[in-house]
Amino acid sequence: MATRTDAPTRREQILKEAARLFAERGFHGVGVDEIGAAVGISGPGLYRHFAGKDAMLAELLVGISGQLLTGAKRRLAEADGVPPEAVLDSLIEGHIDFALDDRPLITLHDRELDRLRDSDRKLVRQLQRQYVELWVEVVRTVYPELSEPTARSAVHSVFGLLNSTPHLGRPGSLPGRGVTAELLHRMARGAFGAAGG
Amino acid sequence: MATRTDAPTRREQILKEAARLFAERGFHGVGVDEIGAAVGISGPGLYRHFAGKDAMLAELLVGISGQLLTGAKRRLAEADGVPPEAVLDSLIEGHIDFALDDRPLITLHDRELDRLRDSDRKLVRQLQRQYVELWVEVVRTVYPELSEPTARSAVHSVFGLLNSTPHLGRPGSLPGRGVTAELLHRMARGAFGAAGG
DNA sequence: CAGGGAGGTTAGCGGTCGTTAACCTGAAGG
DNA sequence: CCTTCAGGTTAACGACCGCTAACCTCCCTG
Repeated sequence: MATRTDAPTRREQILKEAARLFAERGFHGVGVDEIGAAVGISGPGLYRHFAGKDAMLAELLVGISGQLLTGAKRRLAEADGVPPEAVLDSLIEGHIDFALDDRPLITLHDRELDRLRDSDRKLVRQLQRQYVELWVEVVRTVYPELSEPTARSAVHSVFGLLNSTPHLGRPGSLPGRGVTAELLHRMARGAFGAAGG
Repeated sequence: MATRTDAPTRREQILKEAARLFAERGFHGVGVDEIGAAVGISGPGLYRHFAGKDAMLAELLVGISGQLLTGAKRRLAEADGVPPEAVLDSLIEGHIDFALDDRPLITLHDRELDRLRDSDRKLVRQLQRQYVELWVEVVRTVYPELSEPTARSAVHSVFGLLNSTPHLGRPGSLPGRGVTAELLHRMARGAFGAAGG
């Protein structure tokens, strides 16, 4: 994946600000005028870029779920011959990167799903389910003593743990990104390990 | 604490249904007419019991934070001469009970805080902060190798783990309340243990 | 240098929502 | 038997919000 150096498009600006505002005040708590103001245009101006407010949320949520799943699949594909522990570590690392770098999206991800149109919601749920199942498989190869339902519960719980980043204080006040990432990583592994017996 | 056997008051009915609806669709996503309908009266009828929609949310959030803190303080007070590990287990158990029995409230608790009036929000945050600090102290007696900021981050993360109950499937589909509670408990302990080194 | 599309603007419509006003009713109390 | 009041009702108001309509203004291109 090439690193982006060019300026973000207007669409991307809007999505980013919309994500931040939705995360802060909830989907229904933010007006289109505010989203517009956040990128320097007026409310109705947004309709040159999106079909409506719903479409912004849909694109955000589908994007998040897709990115998470794609990233996980890539990590799995690159893990040929690597011990399963390392694969799990890679999954954890990827999720932590996402949770630390895109906190508003992580917040939206499990908060505003029900505001989507039926078709979009089904799509997002499907992507999320695939992501979870992928984790479950890897977790069960590392911790074979876990039953499948138990492993699934454990995965959801670890997601809760990793997604707690928005509660860890403002980005500046953290003890350093690397330190936090390592802490979360260790805790996730510890939680999985303890899930067994 | 005596077990309630008498019928819930109308106020309590309203709060319970409002909590469920707020958790499902967000504070702004629920109309007063819906809340009224959920208890068999019409929207404006609610104003015989509450000053407004905001007041319902405030009472819910203050109630949650207060209950959590009070319960934790009680558990700490009862723990005279008990080994610190057992105190931590008691805290974890209390939080899990809450997370399993009052899922809508757990959901609201970290989701709709920003919709409160300034004074209410400050109160809730203060209660939450006390609750966290109480955990941090206990955690640090059990795991002295943890620095204070690290312990606080770990506590927040474990809250994320324990509060994942709403994602674990509908109440019926769980592998049994006791089993789930034990799993969460083990994972929480495992996460704390791994937070050290 | 015409012209056309991309990307803005403001005005305003239609619907929804929280809240209030005004009224009703059944049960308790003197 | 009359009064009172708790706890409802419906109607309606005012504010807000998502979205459309109509218009404007660059900038690119043939």
